Amino acid sequence: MRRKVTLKQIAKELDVSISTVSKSLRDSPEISEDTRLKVQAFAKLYNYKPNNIALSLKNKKTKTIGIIIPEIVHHFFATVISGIEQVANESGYNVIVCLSDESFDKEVINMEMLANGSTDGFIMSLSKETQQKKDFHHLQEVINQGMPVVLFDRISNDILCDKVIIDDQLAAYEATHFLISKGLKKIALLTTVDYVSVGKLRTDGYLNVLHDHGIEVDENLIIRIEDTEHCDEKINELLENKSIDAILAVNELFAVTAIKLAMSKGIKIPEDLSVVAFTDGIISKYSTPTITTISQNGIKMGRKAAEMLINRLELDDEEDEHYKTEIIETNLIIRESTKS
Amino acid sequence: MRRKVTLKQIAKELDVSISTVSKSLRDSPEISEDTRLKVQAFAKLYNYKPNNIALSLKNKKTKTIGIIIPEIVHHFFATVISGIEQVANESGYNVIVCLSDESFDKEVINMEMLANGSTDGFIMSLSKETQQKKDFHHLQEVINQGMPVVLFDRISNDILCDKVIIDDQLAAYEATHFLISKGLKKIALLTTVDYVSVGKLRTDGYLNVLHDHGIEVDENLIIRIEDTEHCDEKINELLENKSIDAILAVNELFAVTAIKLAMSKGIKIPEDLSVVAFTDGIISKYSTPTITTISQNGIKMGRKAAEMLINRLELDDEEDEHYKTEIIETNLIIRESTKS
DNA sequence: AAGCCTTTCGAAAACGTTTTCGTGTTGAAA
DNA sequence: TTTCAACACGAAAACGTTTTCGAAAGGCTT
Repeated sequence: MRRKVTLKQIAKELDVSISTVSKSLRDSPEISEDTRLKVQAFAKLYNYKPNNIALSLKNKKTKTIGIIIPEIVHHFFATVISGIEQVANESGYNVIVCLSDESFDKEVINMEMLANGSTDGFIMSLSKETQQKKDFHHLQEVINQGMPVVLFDRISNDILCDKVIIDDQLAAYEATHFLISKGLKKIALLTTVDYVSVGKLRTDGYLNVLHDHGIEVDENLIIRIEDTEHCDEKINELLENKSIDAILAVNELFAVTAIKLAMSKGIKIPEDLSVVAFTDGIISKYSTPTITTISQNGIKMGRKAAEMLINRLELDDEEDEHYKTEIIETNLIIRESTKS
Repeated sequence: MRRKVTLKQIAKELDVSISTVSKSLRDSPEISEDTRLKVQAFAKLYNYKPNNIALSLKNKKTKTIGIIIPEIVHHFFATVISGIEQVANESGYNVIVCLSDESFDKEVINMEMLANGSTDGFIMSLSKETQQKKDFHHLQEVINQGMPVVLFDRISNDILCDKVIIDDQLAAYEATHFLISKGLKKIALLTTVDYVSVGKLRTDGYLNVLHDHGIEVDENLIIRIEDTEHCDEKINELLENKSIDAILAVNELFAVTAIKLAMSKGIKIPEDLSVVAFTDGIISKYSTPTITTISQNGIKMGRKAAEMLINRLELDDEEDEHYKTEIIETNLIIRESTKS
């Protein structure tokens, strides 16, 4: 078992100093061609590679990005990671992933752990609990230390940093408008509780478009679901007690659940009921019927977030303080769950 | 912008030596209670946290695990990461994720990058290209250096290390047996090309069970799909030209595609055609009809892999050389796509 | 032969820790 | 008064790099 070889060992073996070895390997003109070649040959033979940890300590740069997301078993977040990884890789960065599991405490612990030298910056999406508590001291701490942070999707206006989001409100507006344009009036909304930022914004978009078209808002058609596990009951209730034309769901899961329940009651999709969902993921593409969705390009979001972060890292002209919020465009992907 | 405070700064501020500060913070009895409390108070005030990089360099341990997988936008891999992260977190480890994108070169590059000090060990699943080329020098290199490696799912017998897999062959055998027990005889197989280890094993299981039941193997019913993108054509061909009772698919995608195509031809599921798929993911649970699957518990696989790796890392009684292969049990989750 | 530039290399600091070992001071015992 | 242990602390090495600076040796010009 050959352990990794270090500069010191090479130096000893060749009876030169450590500096000479280091300079030789970096093709410094200070070193004669003779010894330079000798050292390089030896290094190649023993497959020398500089130790990243030592380099990180010296350069005060780790070339790694910390990602903290609520969960990874969620297609959207997986695509975002994928996007981040792409551009990180292109720029020689690694990504270290931590999951908050929607828990504030885990988010804090993970962040403090990574902030102590492990990463150069953060890309993150807030946990539900964090959004609810509105406690961002861990983020503020990190930002104060001069580490750049980029928030995506689940953000907060209370934090000053770069952000990348979709225009949730506009997307909800347009999607609902699409339904209205098909002559549908009684449109239900399956959303989350209000403290989830994107849920709130999507709800606002829905409300605005109804208002703009002079459609009266029926609070009974707005279902705020706290716990994804038991969404069946509330949706069932909606389908049984209210006669509705269409549903706008803030995620795929609500949509596919509604469709299944509706079909089991003999409601025909899209003839009797049209359904549009946020998040263009696996389910929408493969369910029956396929679901019309608002695409939320995770890859693009991830790439953008990584670009913004790396930009700040490389361009160390210090505090730019001029934070930007990038908006990733969405588009409606029309499939079988809506009337044509 | 307060930068992170170091031992040196605290020492200077309090006019003591670095050693005194370090010892005070670690509650060494060498230090008088007086100075100890003084130092601790100061450290707390300035929120001192030891620098991970410096610790890593000193201890020659990074407390991070390198994960290299073909892609993350794939529910199974996401669940495995989730499992790994769970136990890693419990033991104070971080995970750094790299994607090979099914490319041999990217796998090698990522591995070399992480092997130079960034991680203490690896958990990985081989890329298709690597399995095809059967070139494992990068893995061998790392193992020779004394870094533990745990392979999961896509493994190779040519590499000596810990492994965690499901018994693909047995699972395929049992799933096919289930179909046969329902009186079905003409069972088609949708699989991958043979160099993908799990594809090969599942194919073998299928072949064995047919042989054991004296059912003649019809090579025309075995569809080896290279490119997931264009699986439609080959499946279409199968459905049109052959009369079949059932399908065993080595992944969800093949299964749901087959079901959709079949239904569009008026073939009823499960009355006319039963379908069983490997990988119990999102699609199977939400498609219509829901799909009977062989569950492949990614969380459990990830947890097991992480446990094995961390075990080797902590228990440094040197080369145990006694590598184990853990087998995660599967079970058939019966849903609507098969006759009851 | 004296001075000076080039060439070639090594010593040492620095990054932030932990830990071993040494050392000075104090108090008590002889 | 001397000796010795206990106590409290600091110096320095080590982890593996890179880089600055100094220095030795050789050759060249006067």
